Amino acid sequence: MDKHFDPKSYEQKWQTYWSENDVFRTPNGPLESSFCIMIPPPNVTGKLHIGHALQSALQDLLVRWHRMQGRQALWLPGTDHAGIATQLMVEKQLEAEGSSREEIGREAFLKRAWQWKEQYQGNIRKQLDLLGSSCDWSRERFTLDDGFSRAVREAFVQLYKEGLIYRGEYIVNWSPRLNTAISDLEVEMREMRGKLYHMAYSVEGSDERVVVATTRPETLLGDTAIAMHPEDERYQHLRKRVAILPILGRTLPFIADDVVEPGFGTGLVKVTPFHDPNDFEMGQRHGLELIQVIDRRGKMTAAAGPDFEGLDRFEARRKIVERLEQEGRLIKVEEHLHNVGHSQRSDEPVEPLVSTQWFCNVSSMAKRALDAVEEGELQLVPDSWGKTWSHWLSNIQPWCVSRQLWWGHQIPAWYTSDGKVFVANSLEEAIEEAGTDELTRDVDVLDTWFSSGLWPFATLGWPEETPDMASFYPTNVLITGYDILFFWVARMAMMGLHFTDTLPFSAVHLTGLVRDAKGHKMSKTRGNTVDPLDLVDEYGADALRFTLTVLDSPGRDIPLDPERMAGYRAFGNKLWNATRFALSRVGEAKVQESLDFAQLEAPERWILSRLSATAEEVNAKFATFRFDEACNCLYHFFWHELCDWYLEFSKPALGGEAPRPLVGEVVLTALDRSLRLLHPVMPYLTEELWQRLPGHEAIHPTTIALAPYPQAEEGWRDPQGESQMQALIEVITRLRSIRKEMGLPPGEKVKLFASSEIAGMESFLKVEEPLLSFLGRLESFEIAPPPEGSSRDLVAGIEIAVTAERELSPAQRQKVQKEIEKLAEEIDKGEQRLNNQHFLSKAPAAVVEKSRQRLVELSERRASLQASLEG
RNA sequence: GGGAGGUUAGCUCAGUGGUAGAGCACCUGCUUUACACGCAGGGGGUCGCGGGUUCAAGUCCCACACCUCCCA
Repeated sequence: MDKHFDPKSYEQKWQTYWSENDVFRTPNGPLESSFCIMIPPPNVTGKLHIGHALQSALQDLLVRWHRMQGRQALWLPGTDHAGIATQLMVEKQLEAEGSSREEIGREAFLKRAWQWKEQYQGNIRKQLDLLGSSCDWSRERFTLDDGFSRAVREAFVQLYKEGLIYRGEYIVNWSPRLNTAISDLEVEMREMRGKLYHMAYSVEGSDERVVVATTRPETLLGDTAIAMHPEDERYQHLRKRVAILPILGRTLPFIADDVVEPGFGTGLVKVTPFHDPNDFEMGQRHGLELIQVIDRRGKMTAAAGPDFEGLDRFEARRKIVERLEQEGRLIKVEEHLHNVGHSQRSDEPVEPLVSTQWFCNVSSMAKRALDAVEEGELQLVPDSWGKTWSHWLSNIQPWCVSRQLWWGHQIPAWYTSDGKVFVANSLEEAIEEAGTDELTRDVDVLDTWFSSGLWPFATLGWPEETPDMASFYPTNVLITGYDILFFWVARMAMMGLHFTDTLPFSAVHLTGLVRDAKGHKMSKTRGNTVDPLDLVDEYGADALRFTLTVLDSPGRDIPLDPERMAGYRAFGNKLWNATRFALSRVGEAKVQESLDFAQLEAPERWILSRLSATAEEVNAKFATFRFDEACNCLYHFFWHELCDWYLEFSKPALGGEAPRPLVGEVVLTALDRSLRLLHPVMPYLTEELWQRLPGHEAIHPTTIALAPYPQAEEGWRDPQGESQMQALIEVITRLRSIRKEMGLPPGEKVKLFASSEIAGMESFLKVEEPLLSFLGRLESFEIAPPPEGSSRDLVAGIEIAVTAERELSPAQRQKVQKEIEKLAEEIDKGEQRLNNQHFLSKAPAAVVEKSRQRLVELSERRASLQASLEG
């Protein structure tokens, strides 16, 4: 083995090996013990970002963990057609060619889009493979593939027949640049510095003028009323009157409505039902006329009058303000901070307008999804999301599901020439129902999230009752970012409950957002994005995975610091070298499936006991989604227990100076199990090293990925042995510390004396003398009281004393003195506590006893140190 | 305006009632029979502020301050 490890030397090899051996391929059911995770499908033509890397690491961890426990574990991969994003990319390509989608037509456009998709589809798979993902690629799905499209049509038709999907004319969020309606969720509120314009309208048949305030003067041309609060005393006299719309001269009734805030502006508001959601509702309540003055591209319509027709909406605003000013109707303009809805995709203010769209009434589904979380059937991790979940679902509005795009699932609705609509699974069915073949299909497509909502079951064959549905549905866990909790998670929960009468998963682990080292959000404009594949290149996939996993603590975002990753790459190096050490030193020994614990000596019993405790803890942490704690536990065990101590303990035995039974076997077995424990987090490195361990084939003939996941071993528990070994470790540590305090060069040997009142401790130390000598660099070791003039200390109930050829310097004496003072403070605190009657009577006996013991230990230690100074 | 989260060592963060922790950074020493991506030893915290509950509070409760995000 090479002295330095290099992830590049083996990562690719194992991905190929796993793939060639079908390690991640699950059989076609029915299966007895299955586990299933669905990938949140990335954009088919996109590339994975660091957030995907995080989510993939966690999904893979869980799938590998379950797979190693003998379950048929399926991680189903796939991609999403990402309607708007993909269509924009293809349109951009056309634009570069001097063409456009309108020019080439729908059919040719879709052909281009499919070509585009084919060109990029492989990228996502390549990237997931590089990250070490154990997906079953034989089951890969795409949201526009034939089976999925069928499921989408089926779902749409079913909802339509149930009356939950309907077509209607309502106000929607319109994105002028994208030229499509978008859903409420796709609108992002942004605080903008705007202006509040106060404008005077004349009241018909009098000299009175009323002042209304608006942030959007250009919509004035579409006003059809002026509203006041019903109890606003200032304006009661206007209720039967009408106002004159400036510029166009139309008459506007005064109406009274509760939603008007008397305290805002003058308490009167202009009402533009076609272009404002609140006004639209007011319009419905009061039967107001709808006048469209801004078209779908953001330009003023003919209804805006000849002076403005054709102008861009922002240009029109400027001109109208100018005109009002000329006419003396602009009373004042205030600076105004307000929230403006922006289209998330196209980064422009949305233009609310009335149009005919398809809507999905989700209120009953939402209720079920809400109850599922409140009743604990669906677990959100961390559970603090529960409140947000409930709040959103209980205030949910009908979902606008149609999009004026071409790339996507075309709505399965056909119209006759006289406008009757037939919703059906196919043209044939529609013809049958309509009784005529003179039908035209709805040109719109469905919101991409509509199809994503079906992902957990459409991927398994729904609406067919396939073996995969039986084996893997409902799936077990969903792992995704909290940013798509509503876009996707809630919709899957709703649709799963509606169509399959079952929650599509029982737990959702919501990860934080990956940020840069300083905690800033990564964004292209900020220029601080990182490509996960660059990180794989620099640190290796395993280090990237470990870093992301250990940083994933519940409810927190993840500041990704390259230095941290370098630290975990060093951990990889540690694994590598520990294995290299073992292989060069264990002779003929082999990995053991089990070991006769009774035959082993203290150090071997200790490491196996610690290993068993580690396995127990890691399993428990995985089960509760505390991946961070599991990683820390593994890191600590491997580095600070196995390497720092046990491998050192093994040296004198392996070298033959102080042989112990089965040391080589224990070294290999501890390594084997550690690698297996780490495999779900660091798949490549653990496979690479495990395959080199002699005897690993007996654990599994092919791969560590299918070897059993280590569990706690009942027979390896040894609390007394653990505490004795712990004491030995503490003695060695203190000894080193004393050596340093005495300023001894590392090579200089010392004499150690030890005594203890703890039962069996002295004989234990005597037995372990070779280890003490080896690690403490002793000239001699005696069980004896401290000799005159020695440096003394008390540790773990053992009085130790060191004699050497030199004396404590004044600086070193000062250090000991400082320690004594610290002890005195602690002793003082302890005494006060034990003199407190309330403490003695109310605290649990165990706590009191512990305090007492501690006080004794502190006092004894102080005496020892004192004696060092005096001696 | 409503909601969620945060404030602990220089940095990034763990820690849901009983002796303040990790990683990195820092200081000192080290070619110790795997590893300088290393070994050994060390320094460093009035746990945001103020109250309260309790024998005991970083941890529970109340109020406040500041930061982040979501919703209206």
